[in-house]
Order: sequence, then structure tokens, then C-alpha cells
Amino acid sequence: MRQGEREEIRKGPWKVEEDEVLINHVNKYGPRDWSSIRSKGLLQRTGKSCRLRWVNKLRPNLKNGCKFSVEEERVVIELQAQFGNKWARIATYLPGRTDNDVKNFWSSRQKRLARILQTPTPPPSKSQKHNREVPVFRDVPDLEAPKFSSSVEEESSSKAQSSSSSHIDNSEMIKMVPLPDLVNPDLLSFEANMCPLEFISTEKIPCNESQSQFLFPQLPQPQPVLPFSPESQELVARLEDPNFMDVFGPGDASEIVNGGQIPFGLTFFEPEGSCRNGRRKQNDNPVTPDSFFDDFPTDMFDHIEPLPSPSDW
DNA sequence: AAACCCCTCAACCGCGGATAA
DNA sequence: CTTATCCGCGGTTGAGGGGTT
Repeated sequence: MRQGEREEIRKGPWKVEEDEVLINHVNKYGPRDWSSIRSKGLLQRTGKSCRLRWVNKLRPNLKNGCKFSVEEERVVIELQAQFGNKWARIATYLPGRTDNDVKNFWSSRQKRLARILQTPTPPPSKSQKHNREVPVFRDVPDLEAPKFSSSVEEESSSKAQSSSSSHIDNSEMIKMVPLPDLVNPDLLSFEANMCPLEFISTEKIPCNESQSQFLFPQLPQPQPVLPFSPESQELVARLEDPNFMDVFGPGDASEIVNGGQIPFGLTFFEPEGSCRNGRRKQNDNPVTPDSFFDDFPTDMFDHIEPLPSPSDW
């Protein structure tokens, strides 16, 4: 039994005082030696718990409380199709997001999808004729693979390296982030543009302009022929069911198939804007054809020829 | 008004790889 | 080389809160 292990280990929600202790420790020693926090008697928390708290809540530049933007959703969906459930890896492509964030986002999405698929009878659709413009995301920026294991680590190590000083502000940390030869200007402008649009109204975490200076890995190049993910295969199988479109009610399927534009897995027009508190109203998302497709993985549409726009008819 | 449902998020657990002793 | 410990990751759970009925 190691020193301090006799003392009871605290679990559950963190108190402000505990956060302060943890922050002080990280400022002094960097984000490491987590288990020493307990052995020194600073906190009654396991090293694991301390690390988690730091990584998910306390480290700088987190987008705490901000809903995933449309672009972030897109990135997650694409990367999940490519990497699978490698949340830490996926999170490296999303500034200010942790693996936990991505994981939670994805599982929420999966639950929603599962529920929709299990619902045999659709609620009456009020917005069947409501055509939404289709965001097409084929031209994903050509992104490189990560050069570090995770944003967490990248950020952590950069801070740790200079941890001899007691305090480092964010701007200093940003300077420490390595190497501009990775920068994809498209990606940077994307980040820079995205933040103000999505998060400018949040008080808790103003989207730091400097975030756009962080280097994040680039999205992997799309495969020439992207195989369907298992999720997509299941959905495709269901699409082959002649009754599948019945879920939309009489007359709807043809409308969707022939005239409609397929929204690509994104809640593009959802008025997000708000951070946390901005909880989704359940009826904001009735199972309409539009929202239904929102829940499809994007890759399943990669094999569908784009429909002509109405102006081309 | 209250019960219920659903969603989000924080935090825990178990496992496996990496590293130190 | 082996063992112990640390650390990070992915899966899971439960609390809390808002919306719906």
C-alpha cells in the first residue's frame, strides 16, 4: 500500500477549491505527475481523476458549454467513419474539444439515430415540403494526419515544458505550439470563421481568436471510394426496404427521392447560437424527412449522385 | 402541477501500453 | 528481463435540467 492510500479517496463532482488546488499544481509542475497530487496530500483524488478533471474541464482553450458547430459535426462524422471510435484522435482535429466531448456528442447522436430507426410509425410531418438547402461537403480540406497523439497531450506537453515558471497565460502557450509547416490556410480560415459565428455570444468561453492559431491536424484525405461504415450499411439495407419511405407518410417518399435535396447529416439550419442552456427543444426536431436524414452518416450519401437543382430542371 | 421522457455532461471504471525501478 | 506503477483511452453510468404530455 502506497503512501496516502489509506486516506479515503474522494469521488464525484469537483469543488471549486479542489479545482484551484489542481490548477496550482499544474501551474507549478505541468500537467503530469497526477498521482503525486494525492501522495502529497494536496487532494483526496486519484491521479486519474485529477488528470481527467484537468483535461476535460480546466485546461485552457476548451470550448466548454458550446454546442458542436455544424462544421464540428461534419468533422466528427467524417472522422468517425474513417477512424472508428478513436475519440482522442478525432478530438485532435477539433480545437477546444476533448475526447470526452466527442464521445458524448457521438453517443447522443447514435441514440437519436437508434430511436428514429426503431420508431415504426412516424409522427405527422409538418415540414415535408420544407426543402432545405443541401450543404455538400465533398470538398473537405485536404488534411494531414496528426503529428501528436492528441490535443490534450500536445497542449499539455507544451505547457509542461515551460512549467518552471509558475504561471503561463494562454497566449504564451499558443506561441509554444509547434510548427507552421502543418498549417493549412483553409483550415485556419475555417476555424477563424467558425468561432465567431458559433460562439461569439457565449459569456463563459469567449471563443478565443487565438484558437485559430492553434495547429490542428488536417482531415485525412477522403478515400477515392469510401466504403460504407457499418452504420451506413445498416441504413442502406433499410433504405432497400420497399416500405422504408412509408415512414414519411403517403406521397412523401417520391418527393424526397425525386424532388428533394438530401440534407447531408447535418443540422445546418438549426439555430444553434446558444451555448449550453441552449438545449435542443424536442419538437424542434420532429422526425421529418429532413431531420431524419440529418441523422444519417454522411458517407452513405457519398455514393449517391447529386441531384440536379430545381433551377436545372 | 406533476410525472415522464430525453438529452447533455461530468465522472468513474477497466483495460492496455508505456515507463520506471 | 520482470514487475510495479503511471497514464491515456474508450465505454459506461448517473445526475441534473428542460421539454412534453
